[in-house]
Amino acid sequence: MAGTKTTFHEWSVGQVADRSGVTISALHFYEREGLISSWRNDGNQRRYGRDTLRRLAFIRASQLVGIPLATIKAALEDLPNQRTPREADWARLSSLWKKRLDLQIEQLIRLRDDLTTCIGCGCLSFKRCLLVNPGDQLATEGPGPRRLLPGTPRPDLDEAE
Amino acid sequence: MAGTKTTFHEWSVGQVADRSGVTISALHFYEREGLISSWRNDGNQRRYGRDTLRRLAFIRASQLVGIPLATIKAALEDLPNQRTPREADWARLSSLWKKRLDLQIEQLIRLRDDLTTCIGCGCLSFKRCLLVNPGDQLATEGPGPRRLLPGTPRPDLDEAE
DNA sequence: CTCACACCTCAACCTAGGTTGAGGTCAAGC
DNA sequence: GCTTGACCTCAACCTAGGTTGAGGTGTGAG
Repeated sequence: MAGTKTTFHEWSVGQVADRSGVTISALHFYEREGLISSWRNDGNQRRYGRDTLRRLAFIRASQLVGIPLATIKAALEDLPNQRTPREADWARLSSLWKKRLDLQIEQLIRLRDDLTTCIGCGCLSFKRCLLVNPGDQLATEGPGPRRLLPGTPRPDLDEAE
Repeated sequence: MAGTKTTFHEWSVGQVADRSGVTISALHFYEREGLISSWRNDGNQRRYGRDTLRRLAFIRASQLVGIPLATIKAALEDLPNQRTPREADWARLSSLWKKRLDLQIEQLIRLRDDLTTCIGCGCLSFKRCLLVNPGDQLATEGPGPRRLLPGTPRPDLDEAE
């Protein structure tokens, strides 16, 4: 097979895909978007270095936390450019996400409590309902896509239909 | 002004928009998607009934919980069709969402704890990291769009796991 | 030599949840 | 009778995060 020759810590796109669980098309996409990088071999095929797997792990973990790729990219750009990132570098990045998670959890809990109250009264009224007017914030946000939560709410965590 | 005449609990699209904070374009969109309904006056303008505000409140609240519109629509279709929905009907619907919220919160908390562990070890490795392989689940999901979470992982406020 | 497979590029497409704009109607007020 | 403002329809566009497919290259095995 082409390109299956394994040099010392240098991986083809297929190998990275297998090891990371990230599809090849997503790897191409991430590269286009500047989240990962590669060099080419003589046959113009991508070759990835050791830290690519780390980056991908970080990207996946960040997505789980709900961070958009653009933000993840910005965070990755803070990594040391010349030397290979150390554990401490990754740990520093991850701790950022923890703060976000704490915030998200806090918001969801507040939402749940509000929901409980609202179920109690059965109101769901725009004037009174805590759920619909969470955190004092009314529907006066100007034009543009309406974000229901400060943190980009998108459908999900969803299974049954 | 045209259409500003207020009949007994019958609202124009602009009035509903003002009262609900939902844009007119979104109201049109929801109607196209079958989440709300209206009738027309002599001038072909939409008129909305009393329960529309409730429906909108429910839609908004559901979106906060992270439910996709299609699911919200399905839930709304369970409402009594002939009589006007009562508080109890709304409360029943809302309680469904509470279960989802509980689940989401639980997952986020697990994620946060995993993250804490991972920051501790600084690993972020595909083989070891709890974050990247949440809940024993490895990257062996076959073809198709790769979902990082079993439940449609999309950026933001959700995505638990 | 030929096959099969891994890889390449580029463009088009997808879902969600809407927004934006063009072009037209209707009714009230001056 | 003209203007103004609210409303109508329909089609095109938007962001995110990719996927899919067409058409072509590279290469190792048999």
